[in-house]
Amino acid sequence: MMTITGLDATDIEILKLLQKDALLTNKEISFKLRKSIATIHERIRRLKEQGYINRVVALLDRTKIDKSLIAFSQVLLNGHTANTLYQFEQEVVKFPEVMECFQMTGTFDFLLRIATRDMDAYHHFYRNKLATLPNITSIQSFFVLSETKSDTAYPL
Amino acid sequence: MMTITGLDATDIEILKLLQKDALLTNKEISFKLRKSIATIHERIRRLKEQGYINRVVALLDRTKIDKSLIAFSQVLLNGHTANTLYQFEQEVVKFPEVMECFQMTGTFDFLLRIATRDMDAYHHFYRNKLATLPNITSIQSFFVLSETKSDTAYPL
DNA sequence: GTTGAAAGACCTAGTGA
DNA sequence: TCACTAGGTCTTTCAAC
Repeated sequence: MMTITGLDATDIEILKLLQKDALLTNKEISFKLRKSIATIHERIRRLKEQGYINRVVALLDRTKIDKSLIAFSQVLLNGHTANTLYQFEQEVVKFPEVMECFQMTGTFDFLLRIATRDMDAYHHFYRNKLATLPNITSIQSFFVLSETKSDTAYPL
Repeated sequence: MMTITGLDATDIEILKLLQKDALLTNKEISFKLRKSIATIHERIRRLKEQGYINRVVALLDRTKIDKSLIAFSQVLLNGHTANTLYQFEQEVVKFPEVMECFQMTGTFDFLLRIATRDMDAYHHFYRNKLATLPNITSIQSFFVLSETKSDTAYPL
């Protein structure tokens, strides 16, 4: 097994479990890993304190909350000064439709993950919000047809 | 405010809060929304039962668990029969490095989100796992330089 | 749908081994 | 690391509005 600096096998197992289901009680985890509740409690406290666990969130069913369309949009800017990049980032993260924004290597500068109700709503976002930002050379959009796998858990 | 079938303003506010921080107690939520604890408890029970809340997970700091490199890889297959698509999906989701797999519209078939330790590990995954799957015409990989925004919360 | 109250489960910190 | 303890907090249920 790949080891991670500062973590032993018990820590790894705890992280694996909590990545899948953070509602597990210390009692349940202690039973699964055959350790005492006090041990599990202390481990989790340390994992949070040291920043291994960032936060705990609820994941929603996007089809039930009217966000049925996910787009990945590749954005190319017409300049790569620190200021141009910074300004784009500052503005694009303000849009609630933008769930993720990554600066990327390769043939475009930013990759955005955008959630909207439908194609009409995406079109509106595109024309009235995204495309109005300065210094954009091109935006290329790809749409999710189906989710085959959708994990927030990292392989451990 | 955009309304969602079956949810009132209180439900929406609860979902907003839990998407950001699922460790909020019913007590804290009831205080924020000026409702009784029992009401909040009943609403959350219903939201889970009806599938609005899929699950609750811990999000880890990927730099601390040795998954510093995130790649987005665009895969194009050399055939689009139902069987070819299905076989690719069946195999690719088995790789633990693949966190997300989407079938897409446009100039490629699948978009993969891949987490590895570093470029060496990605290379190994690419050569020994991904590229060995049948019916692949091309794989184009893009790497994350920096995360400007990284949300799991949908806009509500 | 909402409420307050009551009982039970769990968390958390402490001790000593 | 563990077992045990005890106090405090939260969850969960329920009768009543």
